[in-house]
Amino acid sequence: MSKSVIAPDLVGTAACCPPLLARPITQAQADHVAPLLKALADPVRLRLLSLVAAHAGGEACGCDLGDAFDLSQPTISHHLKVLLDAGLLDREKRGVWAYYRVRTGVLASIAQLVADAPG
Amino acid sequence: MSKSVIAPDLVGTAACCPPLLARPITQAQADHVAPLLKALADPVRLRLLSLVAAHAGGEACGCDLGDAFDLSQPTISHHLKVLLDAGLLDREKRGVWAYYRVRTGVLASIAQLVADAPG
DNA sequence: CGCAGCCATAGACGGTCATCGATATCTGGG
DNA sequence: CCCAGATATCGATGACCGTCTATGGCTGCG
Repeated sequence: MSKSVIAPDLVGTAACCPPLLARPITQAQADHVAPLLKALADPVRLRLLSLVAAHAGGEACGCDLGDAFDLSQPTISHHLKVLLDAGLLDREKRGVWAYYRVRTGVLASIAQLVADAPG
Repeated sequence: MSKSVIAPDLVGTAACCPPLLARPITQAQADHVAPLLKALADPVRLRLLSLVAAHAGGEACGCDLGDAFDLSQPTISHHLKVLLDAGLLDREKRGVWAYYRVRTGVLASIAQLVADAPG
């Protein structure tokens, strides 16, 4: 069964340092970061992430998220799971509802990788 | 097919401003940025980009790039074309050789979108 | 001109992905 | 205990992606 397990810890350390444009990244680094970017590389998931992040308190209920799209509930749930498995999102279930929160640290790592030398 | 035309100008302006985590991005913005991330979301293309950027003078000859991978020459050419069509790379043909250069501005736009408010 | 080397394109093939409808699971309320 | 609503999972399907081999178009050299 799934649990695609991308090892967010490894990403956290591997993606933070080499700015991609400064010197050639290793194959291992590329292999670790690519799945994260792949999880991001979808309009629905980008909007989901943005919706969650911009929501009051930094967290959003799944019941709210579906309304913004013309997609079925299983499809939304699927995209949320992709973001979850990639380590870009956190889920907390309270009662009947599921609340999502963005892992801003991972996002920041990706940005740092893609960005040119920030200095 | 061919010429997938992602309108790099539009991306340049659309991706620069909203930090994704600050407020919900529009569907149009997501639709414009997702193909860029998709072009990035491949280990081979990440390494290609990094190799080109880190090369002397900021440009690299295609003949050098293939040596770093266990892939056929057409496959490398294909990945370079994907990066080219996405507007992440520039190509200049001098004599027999093709020289590639990273469009750092587009990369910076992506980073700015993904990044949290830097302040 | 003819050969050799660099690069791009075309077509094919297997794998992965996005989406759906149907269904299962869980929770709270009457 | 049973129902209703929220969410997750399953299985199928059509589209897309990464890779290959084969081939074609260039350029420079003898």
